[in-house]
Amino acid sequence: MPSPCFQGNECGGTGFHVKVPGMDNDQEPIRVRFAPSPTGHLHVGGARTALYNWLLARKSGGIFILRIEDTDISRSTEDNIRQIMESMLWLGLDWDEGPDREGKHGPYRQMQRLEIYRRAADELLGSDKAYRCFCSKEEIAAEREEARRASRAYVYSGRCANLKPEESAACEADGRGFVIRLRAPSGGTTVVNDLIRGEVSFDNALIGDIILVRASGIPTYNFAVAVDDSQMGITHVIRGDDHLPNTPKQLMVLEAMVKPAPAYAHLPLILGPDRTPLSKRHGASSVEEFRVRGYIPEALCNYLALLGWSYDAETTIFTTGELVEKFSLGRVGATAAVFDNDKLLWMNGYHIRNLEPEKLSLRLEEYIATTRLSGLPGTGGRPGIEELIPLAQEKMKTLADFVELTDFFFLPPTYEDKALAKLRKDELAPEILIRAAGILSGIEPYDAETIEEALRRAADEMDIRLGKLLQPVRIAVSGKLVTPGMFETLAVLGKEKGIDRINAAIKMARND
RNA sequence: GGCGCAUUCGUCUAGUGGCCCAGGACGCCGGCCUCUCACGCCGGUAGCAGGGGUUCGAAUCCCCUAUGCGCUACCA
Repeated sequence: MPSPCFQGNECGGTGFHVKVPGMDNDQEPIRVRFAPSPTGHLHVGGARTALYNWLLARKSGGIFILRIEDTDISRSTEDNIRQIMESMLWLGLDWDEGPDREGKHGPYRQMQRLEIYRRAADELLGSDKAYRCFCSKEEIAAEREEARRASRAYVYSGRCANLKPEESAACEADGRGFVIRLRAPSGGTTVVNDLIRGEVSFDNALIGDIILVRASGIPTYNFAVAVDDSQMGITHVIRGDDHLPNTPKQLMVLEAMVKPAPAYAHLPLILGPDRTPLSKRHGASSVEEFRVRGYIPEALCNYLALLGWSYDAETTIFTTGELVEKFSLGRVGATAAVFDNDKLLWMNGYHIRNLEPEKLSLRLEEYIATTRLSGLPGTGGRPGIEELIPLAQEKMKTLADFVELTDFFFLPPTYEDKALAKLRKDELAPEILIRAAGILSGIEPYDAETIEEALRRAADEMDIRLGKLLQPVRIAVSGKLVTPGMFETLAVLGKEKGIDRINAAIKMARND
């Protein structure tokens, strides 16, 4: 359903149309891109944008492109580029074309595409759709100030729009720097046909002759994006809401270059609890931080997908495969969403519980290497990760929880103050511990089932509840108030270690 | 200031004129299960920003107001 894009005086009659590939009987594959600016790590907002692009590409058998927008040379770094790619791969968002996967539309870093922008600018200059502007920054600032005083929107005056060739040449000979501006329509409206918001129109008179190329020769964002999207054959531009007001500018550039426009979908922002755009101020906000805190990509993708998109009224849990199958732009909402750590945490626990144990074991192995348990599991007679997964999996909400839940299997227990206090307050504790140590020493085979049987019998004989008996034992062997199931814990810990710790705790229980 | 976007339980959302005195999920509260903590199960709390229209009928359509956010850069 093509719709007129410009209805202005200058171009209303030209019948420029927006092409919406993939939305009708068009057979061309969808080509989408994620275009981060490497001025920081991959943020959850950016991750969601990348995810939606990736989902659409994978769902339709299209192409997902990673393009680095590094024209802000003062803030872009190589390290950030590497980090962003690492985070994307960790999430499972792989790209078909990108800085390390050159395709016929490359290169994929804007600073390596300067020649392409130069050619595009020259063409526009040649066809008089753009012109050189020699106004100094001071002159522009004065215009802006004047507009402000008159309480008018600032629009470039167009002072250099009609410079004669000899005037232009004279200025250049004078050594005055210049920018290249688009000769933009001064009247009419530009309408953006957004897949999420519908038609949004902008008054051309309020936009003016935007700068295409800076005095430094580096293109501005709006120019580079329009050139790249066009040259890379992008069919759908899916990006943050903050770009909506930029879209008419890009449409104007495309129009001047006589290129078709892609379809646009502007995603609402992700907010912090205070309803301002999510940022570092709100705590964890980069994908990397979530990885370090023990979140798994399945959960982060699921959560991010649901932040702005829904499948139906009921379903909240999706595997990444299901997301690929079910995602659609049509069901993306238009309202900004507050990032809810509680829900993400719950979802992370859910996905951890649903991981196959072997898979969880692999994840933990990698994760533990970065913690104080590094190198310990499975060495020196200590249990391996796979032995502990049955005890810990259903209790973990993050991979980090595994460390807290199982450290006493690998290291001598450190007695928590609260646990110690509890042990000392329990008058029966010494007796229970002495008895437990005795019972345990006679158990054969030393497995969870046999231990359970014996300890249950003991509780019966002492006429106390099982919990009453187990709690001192728990504290004795772990130093904690919370552990995996006691019978399994004792079995995996081993007879000798268990009894030693219980004996040691008897003294503590007596307040010695 | 100008322009633009948005507004359903605390949070994420379902809802496209009657199926809604609004459904699901997280959180919270209560209960069950239970060796602790989780998990699981059962139940509960809580919302259509406000005001005008249109209509037999509005969360759904229109207008206004309010609030929030974005853009208004030789940042992206």
